[in-house]
Amino acid sequence: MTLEDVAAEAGVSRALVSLVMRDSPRVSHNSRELVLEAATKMGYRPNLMARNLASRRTMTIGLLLNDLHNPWFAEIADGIFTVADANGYRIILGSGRRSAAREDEVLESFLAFGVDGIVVAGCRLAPKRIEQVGTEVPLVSVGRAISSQVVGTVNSDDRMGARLAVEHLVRLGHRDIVHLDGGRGAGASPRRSGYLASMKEFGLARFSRVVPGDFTEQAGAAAVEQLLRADAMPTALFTSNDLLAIGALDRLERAGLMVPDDVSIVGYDNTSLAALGHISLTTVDQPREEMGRVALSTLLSKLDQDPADRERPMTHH
Amino acid sequence: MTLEDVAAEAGVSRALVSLVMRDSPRVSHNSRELVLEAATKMGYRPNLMARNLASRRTMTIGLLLNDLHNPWFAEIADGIFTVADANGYRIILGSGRRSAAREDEVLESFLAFGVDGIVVAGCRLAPKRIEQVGTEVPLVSVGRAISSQVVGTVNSDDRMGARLAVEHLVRLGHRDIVHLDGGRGAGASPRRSGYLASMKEFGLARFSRVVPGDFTEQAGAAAVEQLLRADAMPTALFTSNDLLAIGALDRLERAGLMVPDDVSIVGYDNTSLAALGHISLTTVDQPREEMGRVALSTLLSKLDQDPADRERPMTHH
DNA sequence: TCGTGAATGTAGAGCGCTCTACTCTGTGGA
DNA sequence: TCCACAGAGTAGAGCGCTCTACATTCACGA
Repeated sequence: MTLEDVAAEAGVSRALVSLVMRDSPRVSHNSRELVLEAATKMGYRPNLMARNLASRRTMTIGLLLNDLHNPWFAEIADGIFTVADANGYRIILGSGRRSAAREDEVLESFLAFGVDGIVVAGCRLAPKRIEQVGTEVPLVSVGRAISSQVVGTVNSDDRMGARLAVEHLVRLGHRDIVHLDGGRGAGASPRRSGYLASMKEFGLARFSRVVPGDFTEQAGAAAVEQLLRADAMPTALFTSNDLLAIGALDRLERAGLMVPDDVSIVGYDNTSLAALGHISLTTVDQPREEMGRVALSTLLSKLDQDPADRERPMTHH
Repeated sequence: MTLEDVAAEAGVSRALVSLVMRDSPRVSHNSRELVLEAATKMGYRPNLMARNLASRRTMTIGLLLNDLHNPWFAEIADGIFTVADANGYRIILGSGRRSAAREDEVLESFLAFGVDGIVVAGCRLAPKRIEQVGTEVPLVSVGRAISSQVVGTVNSDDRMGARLAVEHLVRLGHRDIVHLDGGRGAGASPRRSGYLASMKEFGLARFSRVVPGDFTEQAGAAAVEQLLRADAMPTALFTSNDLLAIGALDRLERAGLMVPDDVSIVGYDNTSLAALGHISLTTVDQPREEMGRVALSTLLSKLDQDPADRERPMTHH
């Protein structure tokens, strides 16, 4: 079932069928009907591989998510899907499964596939590597700032977010505020430094404590476990993301501590998790869907304005 | 940067470079080094579009998740990634975003892309549509049973299922329960071990017997044949899948034995075959990750055993 | 009557790879 | 000495589509 078959069936040339399939305006109404009818009748479906090979573009954007388990990414993806749909782009998703090495593999296969552009969300790869990929194909990073003139970044101000969290807790009267760190997770580092800076700013530097972790519930639970064991439970916890907060919350309640009566928690991201019943989690909001939308819009405009990259070699005879 | 360039650089033919890139054994050590060196030096990366077009297979599995927000899917995906990695398959993810229409679009683009197989997880599409897609390319459904002989379904824990099967038979008063093994079939191994474990658990270890076989009616018949000849017919049979059960059933009745009066049979899979009566089946909820693994394993074995689908048209001159 | 140009089609050369069917060595057994 | 054969490599025809350059038709004004 190829173009050729449809052409034969409709009694026209291959080229004409091709034009119809891409609904070019250069086709008469008559021919269009004729071809379309033949195609439908034969159940023809264009072969993307062939199409992409011949046209040297895929109308496909590679989206690299660091962790499928974290709803943060789902929400970013939502925004991206919206924009992609509106612009006729396809999205191919890849999961790095919290590992930089796997992220690298995914990027490599995006490149081999020939995507027109790449969005990396919460990517853990070394900035150098990201930038390098960015020189091969337009790339935008969401949720993690990459300072580079070739890679675009869409991010919320994590330092500021952390500051807001600390300020909120201080307003509630807390002084002993511990930070559960996000390790190598995207945004973890500025959130930590934001925490430290604002603790100092509020004259609470001596209370500053950072418990290592990463962006998982397990880490949140483990951190609380550690605090319990050390009998060093603070009055408030500021976690680097919502998963950590959930994990901490769960562990605290198992230990018989009430949240927020005994311990207050402020998470980060405001993912849908925070909204789940029972859980009263205060969290720093991040407009994820919008971030996704902006990210892809940025990327698409890069595609247009960078005709250098899109340049096709001329055919010489 | 194409094969051709590398070939020129290395001073060999295009074909040789191609062989090296797919590490064929038909290349001498020398040439391999030579080509590899040239490729690395030039930063060559094979073009997947071209490769796939020419070879008519993509080594890519389309994975359709109904909803990225639901962690259930993340867990399924984990299992699938694991198996894909182990078998050199690439995964392309699609999100249906809780809409059947979008699921359809995603499937359509999987087909257009030419994936070698498809796994749908918690798919909302009409079974008919899923089955139809299943006729075009091997397809497995996880988390939703599709009764069809063309679409595979994964939605139970095999060991647990086996346990329930044994328990069921024990409750009926059986002690002499024989297992007809499924050989290398997907899920056969855990079903066997689940059988053995629960026999022991019920204090029936001394009755444990496993008759080798595979997922075919013939094997089921052969197994019964063997039991008859040895005059060692048990009171109950637990078969590793439904085909085995059908084969066994058929052979038993030919021998004048009544099912379930003389011999009870419990099959596995809950295929449409099960609707034929006589056979009581067990289906249990399964841990997601394992379901994902099983789903992809099933799909991959379908790919192997269905060489009909993989058949390539011969070239005529 | 001709030239002009818009509207519509078509031919044919690729895109970058894979695959079949050779060719060309050098071995080793009869 | 000759032939069969395994090992290594190559030529060349595609895979199914797109794209440039060119052909044809027809209406219309000069």
